[in-house]
Amino acid sequence: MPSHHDALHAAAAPQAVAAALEALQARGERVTKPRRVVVTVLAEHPQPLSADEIAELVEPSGVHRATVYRTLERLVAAGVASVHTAAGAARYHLSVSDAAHGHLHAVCRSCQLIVPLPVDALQPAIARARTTTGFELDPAQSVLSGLCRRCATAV
Amino acid sequence: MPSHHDALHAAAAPQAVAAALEALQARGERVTKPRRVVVTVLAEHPQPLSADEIAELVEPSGVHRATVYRTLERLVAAGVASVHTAAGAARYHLSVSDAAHGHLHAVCRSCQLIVPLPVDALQPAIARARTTTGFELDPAQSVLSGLCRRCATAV
DNA sequence: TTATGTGCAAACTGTTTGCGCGAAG
DNA sequence: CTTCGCGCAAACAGTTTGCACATAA
Repeated sequence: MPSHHDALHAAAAPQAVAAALEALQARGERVTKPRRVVVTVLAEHPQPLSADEIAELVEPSGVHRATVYRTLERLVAAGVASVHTAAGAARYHLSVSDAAHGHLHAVCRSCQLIVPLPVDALQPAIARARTTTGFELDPAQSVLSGLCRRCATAV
Repeated sequence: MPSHHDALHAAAAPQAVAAALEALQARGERVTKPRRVVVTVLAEHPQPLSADEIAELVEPSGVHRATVYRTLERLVAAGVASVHTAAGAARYHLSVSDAAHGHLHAVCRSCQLIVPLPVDALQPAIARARTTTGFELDPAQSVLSGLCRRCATAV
Protein backbone atom coordinates (compact mmCIF):
# COMPACT_ATOMS: atom_id res chain seq x y z
CA MET A 1 0.00 0.00 0.00
CA PRO A 2 2.05 2.93 -1.32
CA SER A 3 1.20 6.03 0.68
CA HIS A 4 1.26 9.64 -0.30
CA HIS A 5 4.34 9.92 1.88
CA ASP A 6 6.19 7.23 -0.08
CA ALA A 7 5.30 8.92 -3.33
CA LEU A 8 7.05 12.07 -2.20
CA HIS A 9 10.23 10.22 -1.41
CA ALA A 10 10.07 8.19 -4.58
CA ALA A 11 10.00 11.45 -6.49
CA ALA A 12 13.12 12.74 -4.75
CA ALA A 13 14.95 9.42 -4.97
CA PRO A 14 16.52 9.19 -8.45
CA GLN A 15 19.39 11.63 -7.82
CA ALA A 16 20.20 9.91 -4.55
CA VAL A 17 20.28 6.53 -6.31
CA ALA A 18 22.53 7.84 -9.05
CA ALA A 19 24.87 9.50 -6.55
CA ALA A 20 25.15 6.33 -4.46
CA LEU A 21 25.88 4.14 -7.47
CA GLU A 22 28.45 6.60 -8.76
CA ALA A 23 30.18 6.55 -5.38
CA LEU A 24 30.34 2.76 -5.59
CA GLN A 25 31.72 2.91 -9.11
CA ALA A 26 34.30 5.48 -8.05
CA ARG A 27 35.51 2.90 -5.55
CA GLY A 28 36.01 0.36 -8.33
CA GLU A 29 32.87 -1.59 -7.44
CA ARG A 30 30.45 -2.87 -10.04
CA VAL A 31 26.96 -1.53 -10.57
CA THR A 32 24.65 -4.52 -10.69
CA LYS A 33 20.91 -4.99 -10.75
CA PRO A 34 20.71 -6.15 -7.10
CA ARG A 35 22.72 -3.12 -5.99
CA ARG A 36 20.48 -0.76 -7.93
CA VAL A 37 17.43 -2.38 -6.35
CA VAL A 38 18.78 -2.14 -2.79
CA VAL A 39 19.91 1.45 -3.21
CA THR A 40 16.54 2.39 -4.68
CA VAL A 41 14.73 0.89 -1.71
CA LEU A 42 16.96 2.84 0.65
CA ALA A 43 16.37 6.03 -1.29
CA GLU A 44 12.62 5.57 -1.09
CA HIS A 45 12.71 5.01 2.68
CA PRO A 46 14.52 7.76 4.57
CA GLN A 47 13.85 6.09 7.91
CA PRO A 48 16.37 3.43 8.93
CA LEU A 49 15.47 -0.06 7.65
CA SER A 50 16.66 -3.41 8.95
CA ALA A 51 18.39 -5.82 6.57
CA ASP A 52 15.37 -8.04 7.00
CA GLU A 53 12.92 -5.32 5.98
CA ILE A 54 15.08 -4.48 2.98
CA ALA A 55 15.23 -8.15 2.04
CA GLU A 56 11.44 -8.30 2.00
CA LEU A 57 11.15 -5.14 -0.04
CA VAL A 58 13.58 -6.39 -2.69
CA GLU A 59 12.28 -9.96 -2.71
CA PRO A 60 9.91 -9.30 -5.67
CA SER A 61 13.02 -8.45 -7.70
CA GLY A 62 14.51 -11.81 -6.82
CA VAL A 63 17.38 -10.35 -4.80
CA HIS A 64 18.68 -12.74 -2.17
CA ARG A 65 19.03 -11.96 1.53
CA ALA A 66 22.76 -12.65 1.55
CA THR A 67 23.18 -10.20 -1.30
CA VAL A 68 21.35 -7.56 0.68
CA TYR A 69 23.86 -7.96 3.52
CA ARG A 70 26.83 -7.89 1.17
CA THR A 71 25.52 -4.81 -0.61
CA LEU A 72 24.84 -2.96 2.62
CA GLU A 73 28.37 -3.74 3.77
CA ARG A 74 29.81 -2.17 0.62
CA LEU A 75 27.55 0.85 0.82
CA VAL A 76 28.62 1.53 4.40
CA ALA A 77 32.28 1.04 3.54
CA ALA A 78 31.85 3.52 0.70
CA GLY A 79 30.30 5.99 3.13
CA VAL A 80 27.12 5.98 1.07
CA ALA A 81 25.01 4.38 3.78
CA SER A 82 25.04 4.52 7.56
CA VAL A 83 24.18 1.83 10.06
CA HIS A 84 22.53 2.12 13.46
CA THR A 85 22.90 -0.75 15.88
CA ALA A 86 20.85 0.47 18.81
CA ALA A 87 18.33 -2.28 19.45
CA GLY A 88 18.05 -5.74 17.90
CA ALA A 89 18.82 -5.80 14.20
CA ALA A 90 21.08 -3.22 12.56
CA ARG A 91 19.28 -0.50 10.61
CA TYR A 92 20.53 1.20 7.47
CA HIS A 93 19.85 4.41 5.60
CA LEU A 94 21.53 6.43 2.87
CA SER A 95 23.87 8.99 4.40
CA VAL A 96 23.28 11.87 2.05
CA SER A 97 25.81 14.19 3.62
CA ASP A 98 24.05 17.20 2.28
CA ALA A 99 24.11 19.49 5.32
CA ALA A 100 20.46 20.36 4.90
CA HIS A 101 19.22 16.78 5.02
CA GLY A 102 22.08 15.28 7.01
CA HIS A 103 21.03 12.49 9.31
CA LEU A 104 21.36 12.55 13.06
CA HIS A 105 19.15 10.25 15.05
CA ALA A 106 18.42 9.51 18.66
CA VAL A 107 16.94 6.22 19.82
CA CYS A 108 14.72 5.99 22.90
CA ARG A 109 16.15 3.31 25.18
CA SER A 110 12.68 2.61 26.51
CA CYS A 111 10.38 2.45 23.48
CA GLN A 112 12.99 2.30 20.65
CA LEU A 113 11.43 5.31 18.94
CA ILE A 114 13.81 6.90 16.46
CA VAL A 115 13.82 10.70 16.59
CA PRO A 116 15.61 12.91 14.05
CA LEU A 117 17.70 15.69 15.58
CA PRO A 118 19.12 18.84 14.01
CA VAL A 119 22.45 17.83 12.45
CA ASP A 120 24.30 20.79 13.84
CA ALA A 121 23.45 19.77 17.40
CA LEU A 122 26.59 17.64 17.31
CA GLN A 123 28.80 20.40 15.97
CA PRO A 124 30.30 21.39 19.34
CA ALA A 125 30.97 17.74 20.20
CA ILE A 126 32.69 17.26 16.85
CA ALA A 127 34.99 20.22 17.46
CA ARG A 128 35.68 19.08 21.00
CA ALA A 129 36.51 15.50 19.99
CA ARG A 130 38.81 16.71 17.25
CA THR A 131 40.86 18.96 19.51
CA THR A 132 41.04 16.62 22.52
CA THR A 133 41.51 13.23 20.86
CA GLY A 134 41.87 13.73 17.12
CA PHE A 135 38.74 11.69 16.60
CA GLU A 136 36.69 12.69 13.55
CA LEU A 137 33.03 12.24 14.49
CA ASP A 138 30.53 11.57 11.75
CA PRO A 139 26.98 12.62 12.69
CA ALA A 140 25.42 10.36 10.06
CA GLN A 141 27.05 7.34 11.66
CA SER A 142 26.42 8.28 15.26
CA VAL A 143 23.47 7.15 17.35
CA LEU A 144 22.53 9.15 20.37
CA SER A 145 20.54 7.44 23.05
CA GLY A 146 18.31 8.42 25.91
CA LEU A 147 14.61 8.83 26.55
CA CYS A 148 12.06 10.30 24.16
CA ARG A 149 9.70 12.97 25.47
CA ARG A 150 6.90 10.49 26.17
CA CYS A 151 9.08 8.00 28.03
CA ALA A 152 10.96 10.74 29.90
CA THR A 153 7.77 12.27 31.26
CA ALA A 154 6.08 8.91 31.85
CA VAL A 155 8.57 8.15 34.63
CA MET B 1 47.97 -11.23 34.20
CA PRO B 2 46.71 -8.44 36.45
CA SER B 3 48.32 -5.20 35.42
CA HIS B 4 49.23 -2.15 37.43
CA HIS B 5 46.37 -0.46 35.65
CA ASP B 6 43.86 -3.05 36.86
CA ALA B 7 45.10 -2.69 40.43
CA LEU B 8 44.25 1.01 40.35
CA HIS B 9 40.71 0.33 39.28
CA ALA B 10 40.32 -2.52 41.75
CA ALA B 11 41.21 -0.05 44.49
CA ALA B 12 38.51 2.39 43.39
CA ALA B 13 35.92 -0.33 42.80
CA PRO B 14 34.29 -1.14 46.16
CA GLN B 15 32.10 1.95 46.43
CA ALA B 16 30.96 1.50 42.85
CA VAL B 17 30.04 -2.11 43.58
CA ALA B 18 28.12 -1.16 46.70
CA ALA B 19 26.29 1.64 44.92
CA ALA B 20 25.29 -0.62 42.03
CA LEU B 21 24.02 -3.37 44.32
CA GLU B 22 22.06 -0.86 46.39
CA ALA B 23 20.44 0.47 43.25
CA LEU B 24 19.37 -3.06 42.39
CA GLN B 25 18.00 -3.62 45.86
CA ALA B 26 16.13 -0.32 45.73
CA ARG B 27 14.38 -1.71 42.67
CA GLY B 28 13.24 -4.74 44.62
CA GLU B 29 15.83 -7.02 43.03
CA ARG B 30 17.81 -9.54 45.03
CA VAL B 31 21.51 -9.26 45.72
CA THR B 32 23.05 -12.62 44.84
CA LYS B 33 26.56 -13.94 44.56
CA PRO B 34 26.53 -14.00 40.72
CA ARG B 35 25.34 -10.40 40.65
CA ARG B 36 28.06 -9.32 43.04
CA VAL B 37 30.64 -11.05 40.89
CA VAL B 38 29.44 -9.48 37.64
CA VAL B 39 29.22 -6.01 39.13
CA THR B 40 32.69 -6.37 40.60
CA VAL B 41 34.14 -7.32 37.24
CA LEU B 42 32.47 -4.30 35.66
CA ALA B 43 33.80 -2.04 38.41
CA GLU B 44 37.32 -3.30 37.84
CA HIS B 45 37.15 -2.70 34.09
CA PRO B 46 36.09 0.83 33.17
CA GLN B 47 36.39 0.10 29.46
CA PRO B 48 33.30 -1.47 27.86
CA LEU B 49 33.32 -5.28 28.04
CA SER B 50 31.36 -7.73 25.91
CA ALA B 51 29.07 -10.24 27.59
CA ASP B 52 31.48 -12.88 26.39
CA GLU B 53 34.48 -11.25 28.00
CA ILE B 54 32.57 -10.84 31.24
CA ALA B 55 31.51 -14.48 31.09
CA GLU B 56 35.15 -15.53 30.86
CA LEU B 57 36.17 -13.26 33.72
CA VAL B 58 33.46 -14.63 36.02
CA GLU B 59 33.85 -18.24 34.95
CA PRO B 60 36.27 -19.04 37.82
CA SER B 61 33.44 -18.11 40.18
CA GLY B 62 31.18 -20.62 38.46
CA VAL B 63 28.78 -18.00 37.12
CA HIS B 64 26.97 -19.14 34.02
CA ARG B 65 26.86 -17.27 30.70
CA ALA B 66 23.08 -17.02 30.71
CA THR B 67 23.23 -15.47 34.17
CA VAL B 68 25.68 -12.88 32.89
CA TYR B 69 23.19 -11.85 30.21
CA ARG B 70 20.29 -11.77 32.67
CA THR B 71 22.30 -9.76 35.18
CA LEU B 72 23.45 -7.24 32.59
CA GLU B 73 19.87 -6.83 31.46
CA ARG B 74 18.78 -5.93 35.01
CA LEU B 75 21.72 -3.61 35.55
CA VAL B 76 20.90 -1.69 32.39
CA ALA B 77 17.22 -1.52 33.30
CA ALA B 78 18.21 -0.15 36.70
CA GLY B 79 20.32 2.48 34.98
CA VAL B 80 23.40 1.13 36.77
CA ALA B 81 25.09 -0.07 33.61
CA SER B 82 25.12 1.15 30.03
CA VAL B 83 25.31 -0.81 26.83
CA HIS B 84 26.99 0.08 23.54
CA THR B 85 25.99 -1.79 20.42
CA ALA B 86 28.29 -0.24 17.88
CA ALA B 87 30.24 -3.15 16.38
CA GLY B 88 29.60 -6.86 16.78
CA ALA B 89 28.73 -7.89 20.30
CA ALA B 90 27.15 -5.46 22.76
CA ARG B 91 29.53 -3.94 25.32
CA TYR B 92 28.69 -3.00 28.88
CA HIS B 93 30.12 -0.76 31.56
CA LEU B 94 28.96 0.75 34.83
CA SER B 95 27.44 4.17 34.21
CA VAL B 96 29.01 5.91 37.18
CA SER B 97 29.71 9.39 35.89
CA ASP B 98 33.23 9.44 37.21
CA ALA B 99 34.68 12.48 35.45
CA ALA B 100 38.13 10.92 35.11
CA HIS B 101 36.94 8.08 32.89
CA GLY B 102 33.96 10.04 31.57
CA HIS B 103 31.50 7.67 30.07
CA LEU B 104 31.12 8.98 26.60
CA HIS B 105 32.65 6.84 23.92
CA ALA B 106 33.32 7.01 20.24
CA VAL B 107 33.90 3.98 18.04
CA CYS B 108 36.10 4.08 14.97
CA ARG B 109 34.11 2.77 12.01
CA SER B 110 37.30 1.57 10.40
CA CYS B 111 39.30 -0.16 13.17
CA GLN B 112 36.60 -0.45 15.89
CA LEU B 113 38.83 1.30 18.41
CA ILE B 114 36.87 2.65 21.37
CA VAL B 115 37.95 6.13 22.43
CA PRO B 116 36.73 7.89 25.57
CA LEU B 117 35.60 11.47 25.04
CA PRO B 118 35.08 14.25 27.58
CA VAL B 119 31.58 13.77 28.96
CA ASP B 120 30.67 17.40 28.60
CA ALA B 121 31.38 17.36 24.87
CA LEU B 122 27.78 16.28 24.42
CA GLN B 123 26.34 19.00 26.65
CA PRO B 124 25.32 21.36 23.84
CA ALA B 125 23.71 18.51 21.92
CA ILE B 126 21.76 17.53 25.03
CA ALA B 127 20.42 21.05 25.47
CA ARG B 128 19.60 21.31 21.78
CA ALA B 129 17.76 17.98 21.69
CA ARG B 130 15.75 18.89 24.78
CA THR B 131 14.52 22.21 23.44
CA THR B 132 13.81 21.07 19.88
CA THR B 133 12.32 17.62 20.43
CA GLY B 134 11.96 17.00 24.15
CA PHE B 135 14.39 14.11 23.86
CA GLU B 136 16.54 13.50 26.97
CA LEU B 137 19.93 12.36 25.72
CA ASP B 138 22.06 10.21 28.02
CA PRO B 139 25.79 10.48 27.29
CA ALA B 140 26.55 7.20 29.07
CA GLN B 141 24.24 5.38 26.67
CA SER B 142 25.27 7.16 23.49
CA VAL B 143 27.91 5.98 21.08
CA LEU B 144 29.42 8.42 18.70
CA SER B 145 30.95 7.12 15.52
CA GLY B 146 33.51 8.26 13.01
CA LEU B 147 37.19 7.79 12.39
CA CYS B 148 39.92 7.66 15.02
CA ARG B 149 43.00 9.82 14.53
CA ARG B 150 45.04 7.01 13.00
CA CYS B 151 42.36 5.93 10.52
CA ALA B 152 41.42 9.53 9.69
CA THR B 153 44.98 10.44 8.79
CA ALA B 154 45.71 7.09 7.11
CA VAL B 155 43.30 7.99 4.29
C1' DT C 1 37.67 -12.64 -21.15
C1' DT C 2 38.32 -12.27 -16.44
C1' DA C 3 37.60 -10.40 -12.09
C1' DT C 4 33.67 -9.54 -9.27
C1' DG C 5 29.14 -10.30 -7.72
C1' DT C 6 25.20 -13.59 -6.95
C1' DG C 7 22.09 -17.30 -5.37
C1' DC C 8 21.88 -20.97 -2.40
C1' DA C 9 22.43 -23.57 1.72
C1' DA C 10 24.78 -24.30 5.59
C1' DA C 11 27.58 -22.60 9.40
C1' DC C 12 28.30 -19.40 13.03
C1' DT C 13 27.96 -15.84 16.76
C1' DG C 14 25.55 -13.56 20.05
C1' DT C 15 21.53 -13.78 22.80
C1' DT C 16 17.17 -15.62 24.78
C1' DT C 17 14.16 -19.01 27.02
C1' DG C 18 11.71 -23.14 29.48
C1' DC C 19 12.66 -25.98 33.02
C1' DG C 20 13.44 -27.85 37.69
C1' DC C 21 16.59 -26.98 41.63
C1' DG C 22 18.44 -23.63 45.12
C1' DA C 23 18.82 -19.69 47.72
C1' DA C 24 17.43 -14.66 49.22
C1' DG C 25 14.27 -12.12 51.74
C1' DC D 1 7.91 -20.27 53.30
C1' DT D 2 7.54 -18.35 49.03
C1' DT D 3 9.18 -15.79 45.47
C1' DC D 4 12.87 -14.87 42.65
C1' DG D 5 17.24 -16.13 40.57
C1' DC D 6 20.32 -19.84 38.88
C1' DG D 7 22.55 -23.46 36.02
C1' DC D 8 21.74 -26.10 32.20
C1' DA D 9 20.70 -27.19 27.55
C1' DA D 10 18.30 -26.19 23.77
C1' DA D 11 16.20 -22.76 20.70
C1' DC D 12 16.54 -18.56 18.28
C1' DA D 13 17.61 -14.32 15.42
C1' DG D 14 20.71 -12.02 12.78
C1' DT D 15 24.55 -12.36 10.02
C1' DT D 16 28.46 -14.53 7.52
C1' DT D 17 30.67 -17.79 4.40
C1' DG D 18 32.17 -21.57 0.75
C1' DC D 19 30.93 -22.89 -3.41
C1' DA D 20 29.55 -23.10 -8.44
C1' DC D 21 27.40 -20.23 -11.73
C1' DA D 22 26.41 -15.68 -13.83
C1' DT D 23 27.55 -11.09 -15.41
C1' DA D 24 29.65 -6.26 -15.59
C1' DA D 25 33.52 -4.16 -17.31
